[in-house]
Amino acid sequence: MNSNSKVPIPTLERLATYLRYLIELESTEVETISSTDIEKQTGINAAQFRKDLSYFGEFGKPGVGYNVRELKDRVARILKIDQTQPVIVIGAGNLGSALIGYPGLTEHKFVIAAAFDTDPDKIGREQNKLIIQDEKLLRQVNANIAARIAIVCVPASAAQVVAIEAIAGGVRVILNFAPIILKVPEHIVVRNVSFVQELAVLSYHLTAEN
Amino acid sequence: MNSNSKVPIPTLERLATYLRYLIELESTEVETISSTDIEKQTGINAAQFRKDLSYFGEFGKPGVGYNVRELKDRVARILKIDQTQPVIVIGAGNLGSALIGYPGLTEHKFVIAAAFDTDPDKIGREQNKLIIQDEKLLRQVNANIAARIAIVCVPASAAQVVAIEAIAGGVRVILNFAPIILKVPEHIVVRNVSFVQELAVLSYHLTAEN
DNA sequence: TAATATCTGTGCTATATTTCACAATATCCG
DNA sequence: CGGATATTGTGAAATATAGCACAGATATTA
Repeated sequence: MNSNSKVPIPTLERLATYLRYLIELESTEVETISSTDIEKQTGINAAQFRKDLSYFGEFGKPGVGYNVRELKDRVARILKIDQTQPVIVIGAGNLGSALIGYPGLTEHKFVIAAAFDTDPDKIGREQNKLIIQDEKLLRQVNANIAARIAIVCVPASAAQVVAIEAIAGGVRVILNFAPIILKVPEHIVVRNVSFVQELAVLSYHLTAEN
Repeated sequence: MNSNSKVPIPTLERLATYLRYLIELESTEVETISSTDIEKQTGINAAQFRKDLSYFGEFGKPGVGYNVRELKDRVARILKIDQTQPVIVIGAGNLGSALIGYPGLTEHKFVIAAAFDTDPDKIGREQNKLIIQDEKLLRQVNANIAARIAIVCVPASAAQVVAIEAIAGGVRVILNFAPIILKVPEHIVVRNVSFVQELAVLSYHLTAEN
């Protein structure tokens, strides 16, 4: 147990992996799993799994293992996705649209509560039962929705501005797909996803021989 | 200099960031930059930048800095994206389509050379001048294209099968968007991207107060 | 109940990554 | 030319992360 010390980011990332597996398991009859099972399924070292959990308390029974349902509930609670979590999407281009229609989010209790764009052609259009709204209204609309998570899918040139606007509208954490380093206040958390970066790392690993 | 020892993955990830910034800089008149400039623009520690480069040789002039053009070229070469790099996309759903239409890839010399799906409705359809092809033909089509990078955008249930098929077709590295751990031979490199994981880490950081 | 097997939680060690700090090199300017 | 300034490349220290290995807890079986 160690709940007031800082939790490593890699631990948080793995927690999401465990959760995914646990959700999957829940729909089978399996009621108990061990850290070794986790290792077999996820490839993550069993001791690593136990240590990851140890940041948040005790979860298992020695000699027995972990109750799937209980573990899943507790991990979900740690990640604050035990209740539905509203998310807004800013930028309804190809990527934004893909996210709006992505079923994986709902399974993990993330709900796209609103989507915004500046393009008059897109505004008013419906996608997955969601009407794209004018980006100008972001702050006003989020006053009702109260989403604290935003996904930024606008071009690099617009990203900084919409990020600040989102923060003004109550957003506290941002998933940024724009290829730019967002400048945000201290207490705002940003995670960047870059397809190009991922491909570049992979490309590096290509060898001349094959 | 240290070119035969293993390069840390975080270093490779940062190289992609440097490259992006350098490409941007190239279109301005700036000819020389220092590691301190890099730190200001990317937020990455200047010493970190220098050490990252040191895995691959010497790049700068003490007292002066780095020539933008030369540095860009060398970083691109390291990441093997100095020449156009063909990529195949497997799964032409929302996400696959978004990737096919993503302009950022071309700027970094990644070219989507083919896209595949199993859905008869999608096969034959054109997207961004690319005709979606039958997934069954993957191996055969890639015999000509010779792409060694694949992006997997199919549902989790299909991902393992298409990955193996892609590898049989000459693919050596995989960018996997399916929420599943792919089992692949030793020499194949896989990187996973999970939107849910990213959101979960962000969600964790939400505090009760604000 | 006793012996055996299983599995957790964690102190400690090993490995990986980041950052510091400085000698060495280059440029500028009077 | 010589002093002041800028900046690199890198050994060494600091920090962060992963994994080992084992005491202690639980279950099972005879």
